[in-house]
Parts: sequence; C-alpha cells; structure tokens
Amino acid sequence: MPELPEVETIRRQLAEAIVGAEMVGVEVRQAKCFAGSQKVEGEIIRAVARVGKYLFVHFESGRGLAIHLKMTGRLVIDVPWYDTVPHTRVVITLADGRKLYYWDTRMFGYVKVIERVGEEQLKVKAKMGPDPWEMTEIELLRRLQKTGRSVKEAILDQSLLAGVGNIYANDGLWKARINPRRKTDTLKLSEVKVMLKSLRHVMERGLATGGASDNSYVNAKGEKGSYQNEFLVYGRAGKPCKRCGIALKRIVVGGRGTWICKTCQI
DNA sequence: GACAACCTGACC
DNA sequence: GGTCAGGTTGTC
Repeated sequence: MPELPEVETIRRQLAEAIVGAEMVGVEVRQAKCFAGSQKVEGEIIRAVARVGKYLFVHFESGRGLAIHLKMTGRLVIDVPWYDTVPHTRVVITLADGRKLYYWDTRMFGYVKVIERVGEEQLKVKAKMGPDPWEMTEIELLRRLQKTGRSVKEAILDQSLLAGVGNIYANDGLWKARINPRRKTDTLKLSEVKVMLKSLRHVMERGLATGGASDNSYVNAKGEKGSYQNEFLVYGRAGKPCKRCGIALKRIVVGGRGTWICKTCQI
C-alpha cells in the first residue's frame, strides 16, 4: 500500500476537499471491502485523521469511517472516471453531487463505517508505535532492544514504529548505511540516531514529491506522485549504488524484497 | 522466526 | 508456467 507519506498526502487533500460536506449514501460494489452500516445520510464530515497507515473520517455525530488501503487501495474524490472502471469497490455520494471512490484491485483494504470512530481511532493508536517524528532515538533503541529480529523486520512492525513500509524502510536503511539483516540488539545508539534521521528524511522526500507511484498509488485527486524517480535502493537491483557505484543486490529479509549495497551497508 | 493467507495483475 | 507486488494477520 501507500505508506505514511502517501496516506498523509491523501489525508491532507481529502480534508481540504470534504470537511464540511454532507453525505447522502454509500454504494457497496464489493462486500468484502466494506463493513458496518450503510446508513450515512445527513452525516456531516468534521475531520480526516491519520494513525500510521490508517485513515479515520470523523462525522459531526461521532460516527465515522475507518479506512485502510493495504497494497492497492485508492481513495479518490470527484474523479468521475472511477465510476465506470473495474475495481471500484465502494462509492460514497456527497450532497453536492461529488463522489468519493474506494478503488482496490486486490481487495485487501476496506472502508468501514464505525459507530464511535473516536474510540476506534484511540484503539488503533494504542496498538501502534509512535510515527518517526514522534519517536525519540532513545525510545527507538529501547524498543529495538526488546526484540531479536532483523532491524528491517523491526522497523516494518507497526506496533514498534508506525507508518514505515517497504519502500521507505529500504531507502532509509541505505541512507543510514545499516544492513537490513543486522539484529536489532547489535545496534548502537549512534546508529539508531542516524537510522531515525534517515527514515524521517526519506519520508519527508516522499511527502514533498507527493508519494511513490511505482505501482498503483495515486493521491486523492487521482494523480501520481514522483518519489519513484528518486528511489535510493528500492527496486534498483543491478543498478549502481548512488554512493559507491557498485551494483545493488536484491535479497529477502523477513519475507520481503530488500535492496542493499553490499559495500555501503554494514 | 518462517510461512501462508487474503486477492488480482504485471511481467519474464 | 512461475515470480513478484507499497500490508497485515494468523498459523506452525
């Protein structure tokens, strides 16, 4: 899916577009991608929040939506093309005639109508780690030392650190010169400090470029981002390391594709 | 910790 | 035909 920068891009655009709007109905085209009551007529949208990679749409009534895009989910407002294409799973109509589309080829993601969305958001927040800007290096070191996993698996664990996905994990570790297979208990505080700074940096690039559209990601207006044009290592097997020039390798860590420079990342 | 599962599609 | 895919959850 979209990772933190992509989800945050969608959140900002969606907040801009739909806060204050009134809902009139939900059309469920794929039951697998929807849960809860379809009765939303008259609900006024008050806010759009993000926790890690989850989105929460709050209504004035206290009800709301919980949305997760997983791998291929898109959330697009007022792009009528989505009315007629395959894989549009849920369509929410607003009183002004605009429609909010949930599109998802693989159907891992979902839109749920939640009766008390504030509580739901707190529940999700509670099981999730801080995001990279809320996290201190001491806290991250402490959390890493509690597990014996590889550092890459650890930073992808949303309960340890929220919002990091495979793209930014790979690029962040390369920038920090840390080998993804390193066991977390071997990391020194100085390394954790550099890693956190690097993760923040690549995710800030992701935000600044509107996200990574290597695959299916588009923002809430249906537009691609451009972070894929500056991937540091993600998906770049065989291409030269941007630091030392040797060919990057693809390995597997924790079952996920992982790209490294064998000389730069110790 | 390693895998399988949930799905469809792209690519070799 | 096989492999891989930005995520999460649940099983041995």
